[in-house]
Amino acid sequence: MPDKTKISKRIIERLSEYRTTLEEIDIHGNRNIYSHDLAKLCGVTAAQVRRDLMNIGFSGSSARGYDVPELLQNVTNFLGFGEERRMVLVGIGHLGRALLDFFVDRNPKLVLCAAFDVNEMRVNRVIHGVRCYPVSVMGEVVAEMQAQMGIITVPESAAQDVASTLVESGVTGLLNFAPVQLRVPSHVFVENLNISTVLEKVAYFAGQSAEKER
Amino acid sequence: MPDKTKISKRIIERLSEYRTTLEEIDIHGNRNIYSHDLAKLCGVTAAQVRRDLMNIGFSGSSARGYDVPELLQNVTNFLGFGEERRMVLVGIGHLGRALLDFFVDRNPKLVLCAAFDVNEMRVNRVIHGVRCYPVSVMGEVVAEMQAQMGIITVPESAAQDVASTLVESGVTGLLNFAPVQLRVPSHVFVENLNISTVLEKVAYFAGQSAEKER
DNA sequence: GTAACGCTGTGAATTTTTTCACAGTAAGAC
DNA sequence: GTCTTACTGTGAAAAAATTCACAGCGTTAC
Ligand SMILES: NC(=O)c1ccc[n+]([C@@H]2O[C@H](COP(=O)([O-])OP(=O)(O)OC[C@H]3O[C@@H](n4cnc5c(N)ncnc54)[C@H](O)[C@@H]3O)[C@@H](O)[C@H]2O)c1
Ligand SMILES: NC(=O)c1ccc[n+]([C@@H]2O[C@H](COP(=O)([O-])OP(=O)(O)OC[C@H]3O[C@@H](n4cnc5c(N)ncnc54)[C@H](O)[C@@H]3O)[C@@H](O)[C@H]2O)c1
Repeated sequence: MPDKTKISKRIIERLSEYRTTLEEIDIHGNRNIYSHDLAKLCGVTAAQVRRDLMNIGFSGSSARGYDVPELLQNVTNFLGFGEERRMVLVGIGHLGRALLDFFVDRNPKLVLCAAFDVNEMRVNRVIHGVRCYPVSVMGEVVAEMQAQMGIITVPESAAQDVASTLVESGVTGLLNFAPVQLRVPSHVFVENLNISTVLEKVAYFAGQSAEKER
Repeated sequence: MPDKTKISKRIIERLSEYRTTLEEIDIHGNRNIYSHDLAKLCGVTAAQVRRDLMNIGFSGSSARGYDVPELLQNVTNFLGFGEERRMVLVGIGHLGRALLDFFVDRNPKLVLCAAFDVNEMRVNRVIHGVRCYPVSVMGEVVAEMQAQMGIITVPESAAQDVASTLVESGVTGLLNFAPVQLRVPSHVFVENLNISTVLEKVAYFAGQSAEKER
C-alpha cells in the first residue's frame, strides 16, 4: 500500500465508523449499499461518504452503489487491520477493568495482550482473558510482545511516567484517559480522551437547547 | 449574555480544557498567564488561545497576559456552570460503575443526581453517593429532578429506547457510549463516544508512525 | 523622560473541511 | 433499441478553522 496522501484524523474516524457499520450490514447479508444509506446509518452526508471513499481510492457502481464485502475489505485494509495489532493497558482500576471487559471479542485484529498495575493485589492473574503483570516488568513485556499501542488508565500523576516507559519500549500510539497533556517524541501518536471535557461540551449544548426551547 | 453567536463544538472543547487547566493554575496561586503558556499546557497554539478568548469576548493585558481568576470565572460562566446542572446515568454495568466513581467530586456544578438499571440486583441502593433506581421509574424521576443531561452506558440494543425516554422526560443533552446512532429530535444534543472508533484511529496512526520509523 | 521589549487583539491570508451541483453511467421499463 | 431514473465521481464553490503577521500598548530598564 503506497500510502501517499496524508489522511486526516477526521477521515480515519469516519472510516472506522463506516467499517463497523459495514460489518453489520455484511453479516445481515446485504450485498450492496448506496452512499446515501451508509451516510444515514453513520450520521453524515452522502457527499461526505463518497468523498471519503474517493480519498482511499475506492469506487462503486452508479447502479448498485458500493459492493459491501469489497468495501469492507478495502476499508479494513486501509485502516491497517490486514495484520494483527497488539496493545497493552496500564492501570487496572475502575476504568481499566471496564475496558478489559469491553475488548473481549471486539476487533479480532486489535488484540489486548497484557495489562499492568502498580498494585500487587491486581496483578499476576488473568482478567477477561488478559494476563496482568506488575508495572516493574512493563518495559520488558511490552518490548517482547512488540505491542504497538498503549491504553493509559492510571491516575494523572502516573500517566507521564507510564507513557515514557511505553514509548521507550516501542509503543507508537497512545490512548490516554488521564486528564494530562503527555510529552512524547513526535513520532508517537497520542489521543487524549478526556471525559470531563466531553461532558462539559454536552452540558454546554444541552443548556443551549434548553434555552432555545423556551 | 446577549447573543452568543454560534460557537462551534471545537471551541467549546478547548474552552473546557482551558478551564480545567486554569483551575489548577489558580490553585497553584499564579495570578497571570500568557496565551503562549496556556497554549503549551493545553497542547494548542498561542494564536488559537487568543482567538478562542476573543470569541467569548475576554481581554487580557499586553504586559501581564490574562488574569487567571478572572478568566477562569469568565470561561466557567460562558460554559454555563454559573448554575448547577443535573445529569443522570443509565446502565450500571462495567462502564457505568467506573463513571459513577469518576464523577465523585469532579465538577461541583455538574451533578450526577441519579442512576438507573433494568437489573433489579443493581438498584435500590447508593453507589458512590448516587442513588440507583429501576428503569421503570426513570421517566418520572428524571422529570422530577429536572435533569438536563443523560449518560447512556447500556448495551447497544437498549440505547435507543433509553434515549427516547430521557428525551421525553426533558433531557436535552446525551453522552452516548453505545456504538449506535441515536435518533432524537433536533433540539437534543448528542455526543457519541465510540471507544472502538477512537482506538482504531490510534491503531491507524500508530501504524503510520511505526512505518515511518523504519 | 524615552527606548526597547514582548505581549495582546485582530484583520487578512491560508489551509482544511464540507457541500454543491452536475456530467457520466449503468440498469430497468417498455 | 431508446427513455427514464437514480446513482457515483469529482471539479469547483463555500464554509469553517487555523495561522500569520503586525499595530498598538503597558511595563521595565536605564
Ligand atoms: N473511572 C472513569 O470512568 C474514568 C473516566 C475518564 C477518565 N478516567 C481517568 O482514568 C484514570 C484512571 O481512572 P480510574 O477511575 O480507573 O482510577 P482507579 O484509581 O480506579 O485506577 C487507577 C489504577 O492505576 C493503578 N496505578 C497507579 N499508579 C500506577 C502506575 N504508576 N503504574 C501502573 N498502574 C498504576 C492503580 O493501582 C489503580 O489500579 C484517571 O486518570 C482518571 O482521571 C477515569
Ligand atoms: N465497558 C467499557 O469499557 C465500554 C467502553 C466503551 C463503550 N462501552 C459501551 O457501553 C455500553 C455498556 O457497556 P458495559 O461494558 O458497561 O456493559 P455491561 O453489560 O457491563 O452493562 C450494561 C448495563 O446496562 C443495563 N441495562 C441493560 N438494558 C437496560 C435498559 N433497557 N435500561 C437500563 N439499563 C439497562 C444492564 O443491566 C447492565 O447493568 C455498551 O453499549 C458498550 O458497548 C463500554
